[in-house]
Amino acid sequence: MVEHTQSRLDVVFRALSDQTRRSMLARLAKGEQTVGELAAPHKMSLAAASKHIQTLERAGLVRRTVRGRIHYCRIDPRPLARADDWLRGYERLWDTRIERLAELLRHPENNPSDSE
Amino acid sequence: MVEHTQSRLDVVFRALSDQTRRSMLARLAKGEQTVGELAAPHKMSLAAASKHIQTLERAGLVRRTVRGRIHYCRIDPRPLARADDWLRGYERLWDTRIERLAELLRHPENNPSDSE
DNA sequence: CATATTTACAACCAAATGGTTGACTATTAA
DNA sequence: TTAATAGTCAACCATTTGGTTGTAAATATG
Repeated sequence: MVEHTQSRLDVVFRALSDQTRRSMLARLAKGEQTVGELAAPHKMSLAAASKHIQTLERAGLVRRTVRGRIHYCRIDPRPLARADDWLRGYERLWDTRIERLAELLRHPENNPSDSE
Repeated sequence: MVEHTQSRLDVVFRALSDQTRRSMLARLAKGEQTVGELAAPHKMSLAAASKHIQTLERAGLVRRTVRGRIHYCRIDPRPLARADDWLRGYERLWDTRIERLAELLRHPENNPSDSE
C-alpha cells in the first residue's frame, strides 16, 4: 500500500513536470474542456496533446467522459492534494506561517502582520 | 523570467518524481549527509546515487560543500516552497480549509465545523 | 612513500519520453 | 449516402533517463 502511494506520487510529480500538462490543468481548473479545446493552444499535433492528456489521466489528475465523438475532460484534484501533503511534510523547513497562525490564534493582540 | 520559473518547476517536479530522490530529501530534511551516506541505503552503485544527487542539485533542492574528499549535502527547501505555491493554486478544488478558516476569522460566531 | 577512501566522470545500454505522420473508428452534418 | 469532425492508435524517431562498469582525481592514512 505504501509502495502504491509512492508509485502514485511518482506518476503525479512526473505528470506535473511538463509545462504543457500544467497548462492543461490550469485550464481544467476553470471547468470542463474537450480534448480539442485542451489541445488548441499548444503548438503540437492533436495526437501529441492527446498523449499528454492520457499522461494526466494515468496520474489520476484528469477524468474523461465520452459523449458522442466528443471527449469531455475534467480535473480530479485529489492527486494534487496528495502531492501537496507530501510537500507540506517539508513546510517547517521553509515557512513558519503555520506557527505564526497558531500564535496569532493564541494571542491575536500580538499580530505580526504589520512588521512586513 | 516567467519561463525561467516554469522551467525551474519542470526540473523540480521532475526531481521529485523519483522515489530514490524523495528518500534522499527525506533524510536530508533531518540534517547534513555525505554523498556516501545518502547513497548507502539504496541498492545501486555509488555512481548511480551520485547522479541522483546531481539531479537534486540541478533542481536547486540540494547544496553541496566539499571539505577534503568528503562532499556534504544539505537540503535547500526553497524550490519545494515554489512547488507548493503552485499546488496551492488548486487548493480550493480539494479543500475548503482556508476558506473556512478565513470565514471563521471574520465571523467566529458562525462556526460551520459542527455541520459535518 | 604506498595504499585506501571518497567521489566524479565517461562510455555504454535499455527503457521511457515527447514529438511526428498516417491510417483508422466513430459520430455528426449536408 | 457522402463528407467533415473528434479523437485514438501504431509506427517511427531523437532525446533523456536511470542504471551499469571502469578509470581517474583528490584526499587521508599506514
